Amino acid sequence: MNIGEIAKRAGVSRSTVSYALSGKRHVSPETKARIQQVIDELDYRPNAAARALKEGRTRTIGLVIPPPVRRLTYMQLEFVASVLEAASQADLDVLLSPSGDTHAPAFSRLIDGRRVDGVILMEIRLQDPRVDQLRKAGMPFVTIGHTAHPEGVWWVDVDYQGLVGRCVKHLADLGHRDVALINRSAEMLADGYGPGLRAQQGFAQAVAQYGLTGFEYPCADDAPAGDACVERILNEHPEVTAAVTVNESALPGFQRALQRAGLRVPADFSLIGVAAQHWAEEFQPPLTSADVPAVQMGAEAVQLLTEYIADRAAAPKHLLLSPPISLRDSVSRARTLERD
Amino acid sequence: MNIGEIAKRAGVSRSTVSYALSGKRHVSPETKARIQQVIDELDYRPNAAARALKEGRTRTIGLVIPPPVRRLTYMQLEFVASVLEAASQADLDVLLSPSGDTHAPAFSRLIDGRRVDGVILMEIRLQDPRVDQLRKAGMPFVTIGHTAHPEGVWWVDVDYQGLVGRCVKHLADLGHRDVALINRSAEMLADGYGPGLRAQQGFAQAVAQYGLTGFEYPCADDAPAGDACVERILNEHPEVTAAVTVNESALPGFQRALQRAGLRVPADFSLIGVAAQHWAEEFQPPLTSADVPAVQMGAEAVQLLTEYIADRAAAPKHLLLSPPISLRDSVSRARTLERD
DNA sequence: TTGTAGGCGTTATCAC
DNA sequence: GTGATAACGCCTACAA
Repeated sequence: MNIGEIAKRAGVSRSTVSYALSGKRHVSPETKARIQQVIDELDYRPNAAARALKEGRTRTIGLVIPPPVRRLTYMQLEFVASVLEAASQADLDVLLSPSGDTHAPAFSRLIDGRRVDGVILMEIRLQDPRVDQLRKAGMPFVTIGHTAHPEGVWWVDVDYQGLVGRCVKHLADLGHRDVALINRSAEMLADGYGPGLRAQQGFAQAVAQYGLTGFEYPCADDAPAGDACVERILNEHPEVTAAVTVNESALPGFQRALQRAGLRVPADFSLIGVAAQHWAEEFQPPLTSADVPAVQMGAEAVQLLTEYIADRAAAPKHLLLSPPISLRDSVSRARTLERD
Repeated sequence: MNIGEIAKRAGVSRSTVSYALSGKRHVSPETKARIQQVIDELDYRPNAAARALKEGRTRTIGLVIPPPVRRLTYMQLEFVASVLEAASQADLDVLLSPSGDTHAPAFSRLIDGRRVDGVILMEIRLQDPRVDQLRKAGMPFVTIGHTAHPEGVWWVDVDYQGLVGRCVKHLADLGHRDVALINRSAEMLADGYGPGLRAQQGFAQAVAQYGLTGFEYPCADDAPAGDACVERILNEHPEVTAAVTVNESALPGFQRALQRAGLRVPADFSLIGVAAQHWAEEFQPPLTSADVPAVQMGAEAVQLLTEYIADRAAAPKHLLLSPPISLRDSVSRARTLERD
């Protein structure tokens, strides 16, 4: 089924059908109605490939996700969902592309084959070769997270550094002196994963500023790792009375380790962090946390990308989100057992 | 950058470049090398839209997922990941399309606009209008799950009916007389969600066959619902000593409710089910369950779809998977308190 | 072994 | 208000 067939059946030329559809030229109501009728009858829709070839754009965006074998975190999943939603609203399709070495061909297909009009890049590293590749190819893109030198690129990120700092301050205000940071995995940090490194910085700065003693622990993104990590903290530094976490996937593990150690939250141990609202509320007791606005981020990323595609000469924009810390029930004054 | 430019710079005709790339005609090694050099230099890759237009296929498949607002279960996520992986292996791109009423335009774009060569449809209903739409459009598709009348369609599914039956048998063998089925949500059942309805049937049949008393409870896909559901079961039917579940997302809730009621698993209450391996192993104690082979299903679905696309006249194939029940630690003999 | 040319289905320019 | 036609970039049948 193509536009020629519609034209024939409606007794008009192909261009008239095209214009009736696009509205870029006036078409008499009668003709338009006749055409529409044929179209409805045959479920006609312009062939996407032909249109893309002619217009030089695909009406599709690429979403590059972390290698899905290492499972997506809840936050990332929410983000993907919101990108899908926002794209759908804007009549854009989404080509999902896994990242990682084994998928490099897929990435190149996407970019060099011009399968998409623009790309949203998740889980960016401080130094990221994909950013260079996209730049070189002249493909519009928005990164989630930002590189070490994000000048000239469009991005959306969460201010992990500032948020972790505020978490530490909150603990300091409540009398905690020895606190831990439960970060993402050592591998990710070594690999230059921005949020982890910025959490690290924010923690170190705040600990120094408020005169606390801080211990940083990396932790893989799953419950067993969280369990082991908390156990280690309790063993190695029993003086620690509170922890800041940016590792939502490990939360269920924290719960188990604390319970096993006979520590109640928040009476014996305070926990605060940055997490998806879902996980924060799922924790028992509900976790005091800065809720990562993943849904908003997805929508913003699509919005920015759309602007960028529409005007490639536009000045780069970015968004550093700093959601408020929701006070729930996982933080209290420091236990005073060891003090005085 | 297009094929003509490459041809010019390599001093050959466009067709020679095309043939050098496709290998469908012999090209002298020297010419080939010269062409390859220019291609590497310019990062040339054939324009996907032009190629799709000419060849009549897009080298892209569509993956239609449940509305992502109602979040994906772990199993579904695993499935999406494995489809992505398998497609990537086969040099296919994946267009992710959300399902649901508000996204109907996106679905039609996909199908009628011929943006994809074939579609994988997740979370099929017993009566599913999308199946009819795909059929009508002559678009190859594979469903995950099968409709009430799946004759002539390609599908992959898990034998929920049989598996739930085997779970009940296992409980019966261990002396349980009063058992519950914790199913998916009432809404999904009312909506004709196959796995839920087939679990229902399998449960009813097996309960009758082994002379047990069975109680079926619907339960939404999240922890709080699981908590509430188990509490209800314990209240309404204290005689129940074991439950079969097909609702993995609610498992953490079961844990909480049982713990609160002072019931130990499996000493006081046995639990068995069908779930993603991840959730089964995450449960405490590890859940005896048929582990849904989501990864295998994704790969098989892509494989089937590829065959179907390659030969549209091929006889429909399907796959009804029945993974073994892994004995873990959540089932024991019925407690005998109330008996004798 | 290589070159020429037509057409895939659209959109948009030009002509009426 | 509408029709004819060129072009988007590629693949491939045909010609040399």
